[in-house]
Amino acid sequence: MKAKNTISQMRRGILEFCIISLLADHEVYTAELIDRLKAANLLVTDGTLYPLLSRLQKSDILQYRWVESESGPPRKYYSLTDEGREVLAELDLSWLDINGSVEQIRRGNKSE
Amino acid sequence: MKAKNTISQMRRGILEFCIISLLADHEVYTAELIDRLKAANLLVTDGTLYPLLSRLQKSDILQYRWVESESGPPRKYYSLTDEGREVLAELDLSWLDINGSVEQIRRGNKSE
DNA sequence: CATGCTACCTTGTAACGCAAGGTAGCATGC
DNA sequence: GCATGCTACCTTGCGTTACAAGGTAGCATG
Repeated sequence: MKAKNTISQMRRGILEFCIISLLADHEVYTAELIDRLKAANLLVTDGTLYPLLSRLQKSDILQYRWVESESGPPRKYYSLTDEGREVLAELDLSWLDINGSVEQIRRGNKSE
Repeated sequence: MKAKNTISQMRRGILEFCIISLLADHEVYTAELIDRLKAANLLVTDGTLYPLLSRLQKSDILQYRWVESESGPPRKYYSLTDEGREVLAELDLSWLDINGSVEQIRRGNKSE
């Protein structure tokens, strides 16, 4: 399976985009986020996620608040900042743009 | 422009896919490839491309042959191997799959 | 109070993109 | 036939990132 590496590059590329999208309407904590991503066929470990979330938080795209759990240690619930919403809007556009690029390249192949 | 970094991650993710797609029907050498990618809105430098092409060639996805130029030094023209074609078929499917993931995540946001 | 589960986080490694710098073939003009 | 410049190839060093593995600590349960 030689394509494996290229495929995981593609998945990795959209990871941040998907996370930001997932946080658009709901506060979510890490384990929940992992489940949601898994449901969308994107496998991630928490060792990947923690640094990523903390990076996004330092960039003022995300914010969090501590919420006590009824069954265990407290959780950090993340949500988008206002700036995060602006970023998401840009990302949505870029995603369309990138889709366009890919389409163009694949169309090019077929017509020539 | 905080989204910049995330956007370039997305672009980077599909770079290999686009290159393999572009080589599907035509032999191409590096400078030409850069132009084609630029036309599809993907900016790349040759310092990025050379290691990448050589990696793909070592994986037997690409092959090349030397072609003398009428106006300068000889060029390496790359094309897909048979195995490369199989990989491309897999990548096409994965691309659809990834699109599905993104769609699902964005749909999820809107309906909830 | 010991065990286990859950949640947080850090460290080390390897891969990759990219800017910068380097080599060499070939054409052109003097 | 030599100097200059263009084109094409390739390498090196740096910073970023994903990921596996390992670590800490709160809280519940028997």
